[in-house]
Amino acid sequence: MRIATWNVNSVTARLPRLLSWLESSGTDVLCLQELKCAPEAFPTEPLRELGYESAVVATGRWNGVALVSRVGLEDVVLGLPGGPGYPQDEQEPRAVSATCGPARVWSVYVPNGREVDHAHYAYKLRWLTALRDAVTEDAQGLLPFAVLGDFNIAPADADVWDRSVFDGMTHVTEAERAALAALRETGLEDVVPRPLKYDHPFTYWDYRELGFPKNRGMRIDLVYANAPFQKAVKDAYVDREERRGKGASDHAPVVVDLDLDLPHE
DNA sequence: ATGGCTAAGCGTCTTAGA
Repeated sequence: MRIATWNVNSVTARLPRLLSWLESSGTDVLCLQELKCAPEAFPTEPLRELGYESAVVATGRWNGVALVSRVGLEDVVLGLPGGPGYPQDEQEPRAVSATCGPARVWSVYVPNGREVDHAHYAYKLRWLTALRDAVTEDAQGLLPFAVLGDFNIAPADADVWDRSVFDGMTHVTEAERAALAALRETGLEDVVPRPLKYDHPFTYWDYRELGFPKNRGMRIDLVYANAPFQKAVKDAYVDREERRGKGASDHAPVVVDLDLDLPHE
């Protein structure tokens, strides 16, 4: 089974690439982030024509996540149970989970944080605490389980192209990395993909200042998996080819190949 | 050339992204 996560930066703008990439990559389960669409604007029908079911959480202009699967989509949970809202009580569309064939998976879009002294940063940390609480039971379970998505945190200094550029900025702070460590303490582990080019598996490159051609990237799209899921991993890589050219997202898909039995109908 | 941002909304700028 092939599972992937991809921040598409607008599913509407990315639709031609999304459909062709699904077909060419042979992905069975795709976790999407930054849909940037209203719920009725999600391309459910074009995906169904390719054989995929969809579970979508979206509210319009910002955020939005989905699970797209051709190996089953059961027990869907929309949103992050117990999660905080922003700017007030209402939750943003940042999480969806479901059972896809042999695995239970989440697609998450962790809040950006904006700046360290911004309310959005405190919200980011609260959101990550709620995520840890919500996944603890499944992380310790016997069934393959993983949280995939845009975590908006570089786990280590090597996960940004130049650490000095990030002094005093979000994505590299101790508190954010402690939140990732707390997630690992539930039993999850970072499935680090291999790069297809250069020496580090960056997953995001800023549109500005030739970020991609200069390989000024960050590894912030992560796969956090429990032990049964990790044991099934045969390969993992960043499909940086999808970042190339006109009409690309600023994130590349992270692809994981698993040796798991698919359900037969 | 992989190439000096991109996307959406009520929009001819503002907000957000990281």
